[in-house]
Amino acid sequence: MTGMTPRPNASSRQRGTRGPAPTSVANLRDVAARAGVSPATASRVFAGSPLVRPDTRERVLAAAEELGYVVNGLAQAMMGRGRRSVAFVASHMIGPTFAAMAAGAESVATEQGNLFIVSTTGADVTRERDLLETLREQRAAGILLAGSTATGAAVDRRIAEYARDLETIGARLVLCGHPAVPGVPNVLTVDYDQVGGVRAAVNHLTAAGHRRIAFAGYEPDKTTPLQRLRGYELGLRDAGLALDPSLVVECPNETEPAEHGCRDLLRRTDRPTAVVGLTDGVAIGAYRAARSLGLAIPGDVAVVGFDDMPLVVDLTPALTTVRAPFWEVGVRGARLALGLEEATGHVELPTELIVRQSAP
Amino acid sequence: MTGMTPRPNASSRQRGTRGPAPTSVANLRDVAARAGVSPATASRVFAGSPLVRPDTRERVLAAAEELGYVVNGLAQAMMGRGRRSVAFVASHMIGPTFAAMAAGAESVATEQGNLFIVSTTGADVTRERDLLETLREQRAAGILLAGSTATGAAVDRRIAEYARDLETIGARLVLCGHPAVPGVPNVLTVDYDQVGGVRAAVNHLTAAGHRRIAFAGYEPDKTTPLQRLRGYELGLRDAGLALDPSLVVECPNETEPAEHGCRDLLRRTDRPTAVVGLTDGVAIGAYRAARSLGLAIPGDVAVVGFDDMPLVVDLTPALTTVRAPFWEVGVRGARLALGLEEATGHVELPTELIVRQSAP
DNA sequence: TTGTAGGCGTTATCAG
DNA sequence: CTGATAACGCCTACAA
Repeated sequence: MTGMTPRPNASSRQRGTRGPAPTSVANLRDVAARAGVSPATASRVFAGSPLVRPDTRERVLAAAEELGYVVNGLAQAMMGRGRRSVAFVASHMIGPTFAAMAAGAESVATEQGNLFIVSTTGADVTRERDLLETLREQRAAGILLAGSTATGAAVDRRIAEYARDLETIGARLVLCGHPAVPGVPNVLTVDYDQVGGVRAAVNHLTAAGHRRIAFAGYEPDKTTPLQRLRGYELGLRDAGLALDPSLVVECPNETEPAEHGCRDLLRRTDRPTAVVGLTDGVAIGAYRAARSLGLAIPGDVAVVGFDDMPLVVDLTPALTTVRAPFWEVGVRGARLALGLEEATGHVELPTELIVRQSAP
Repeated sequence: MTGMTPRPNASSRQRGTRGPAPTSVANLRDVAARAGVSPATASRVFAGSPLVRPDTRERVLAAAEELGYVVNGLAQAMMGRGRRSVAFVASHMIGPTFAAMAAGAESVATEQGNLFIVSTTGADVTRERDLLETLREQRAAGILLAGSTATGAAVDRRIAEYARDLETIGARLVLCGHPAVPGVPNVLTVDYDQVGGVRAAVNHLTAAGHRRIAFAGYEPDKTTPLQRLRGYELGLRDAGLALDPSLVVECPNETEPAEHGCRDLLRRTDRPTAVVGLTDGVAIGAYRAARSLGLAIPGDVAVVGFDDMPLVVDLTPALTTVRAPFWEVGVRGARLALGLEEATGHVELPTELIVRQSAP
């Protein structure tokens, strides 16, 4: 027995018994029927095919209008004709840094007709993994992973795994604001020159005569603190100075812990004459610490930040900091993810020291 | 002639001739074939159905593993089983305000298993319309429109049209940070108490003895400036003061234009003793203007902002401002959009005056 | 220029 | 517990 059942014709088929969620009233068949043409012809109209007689086209469009027809992008996506998604994944969605990267990526992704998906992991590896799996199920066109990660072979393996899995759906993984991951193929990275930025800041300080320069905001085994510490170290070396571990303040990248750390640092009799903060937020912790100890900036202690957040120019004194092209990082990341530009391994955009009063 | 053609069996069908983008190697039929079961059974395994014998389940999972099978979420979406999308639409993606709203919305949307789509319109009505059309094609579950809009019947009509169109796909439109749109059904609004926030600020100033209070950052025909101006007016009235139009500075919501506007204002011989800014950014324009004129804050002129952006507490003097629950606005907006809570017309969350040194 | 027929990958139904 | 079958809404090779 072949089991063939007569197929109900379009107009009499009942909706909602089995199929997809009743999200729309009319489908292409309904429109075609109303216009007195075949679904194929109606499809051609919406695809903008030139192979349709103008008056036929008119009739189809009129029918669509009357029925309130909206093409089902989900069905198109399944056929490979619909929009694909570009995803931006970060641990949190706070701070001007991430916002600027996301904005840059969004502008490219949307301009290319993609959907732009934003999601956060809360720095939870399980959520990260689930999220990437979901994006794989969605057949995402590209995925941007933004921000610092932990360092180490385990993380590299995880990233390699992501990239390998994404490859099966033809998607590319791009790490933004992250150094190159050596030995892991198919992972693209776009970073800004974190090492050079901090190095330039330290050079600026040593040129002004500073010899005891502290670095605040270090955290072991995280890519961003490690890179910036490296810049600090190179900057010192450029001036023939040795790195004094007691001048490296370890604290999370937040203002309050940084304030505590810097207070201990600045209370010492052999206190540094300058503090380089991991970020502007850390630099502001240094501001607060200095203020609470009655120390003048930059007279008693100079302070430098990183990121050039919007308001730091209005602090008293205005903050000397390193400006990074976050928006452009997002743009390049998205372009790489979408294959709009040739992948050349690692992209690194320049940073710029913005000298203001806190370290003139 | 009925035109029946023998259907090629699963394993011999050739890929890539017609179908969807070759985004995956294996599909459900491949997995089923490898496991020696029917596609239906394999589907049940991935759907987590209990109606599968454990050893059958094992075989299917093993086959999937071997083939690198990833369920096609696009096909699931078409069947109404896949993830839906929640969209967050704003004119721009900058500023802690929007970031916080988006973060709140994202947390709810993602937690509920939705995809979170972010998109910007650049304040362009055509882009906005196209975007909403695209989201309709994608059968979005809900759409959040964030931020101020122009006022007027034309805008209300446009919003009503969006809401009506979205209704056909069963999606809800929620306006965030926007006052209620009277007379337009099916549009939900979530706002924070902008009027009350500014009013409280003005009350605080009048209680401190201020009689000449300016409002900077007004723009006609935009919901946010209008609401905040209304709070200003009510605050004055509470103290029996009349609104002096010459004390309302009209300028865009940015620091530099605000600086210019405030400079003109503060140069006058009958200058105000206090300035209420539309936003913290405008308040900072007032700071710069005062500084450039050698006026002390709060001695010569008190300043109040709105938003409580991250760094304003570190300004000198620390900025008195109105704190609004942007994150919660995003959360409530997403919950409403997803129907997780009963829609009660308009939701308004409380704001809070944060008194600091700029207006003690 | 238009229609026919079949397929995309998944799921629901219903019979076994 | 499993399988055959028919959708879902759309697209396209091919025939007319």
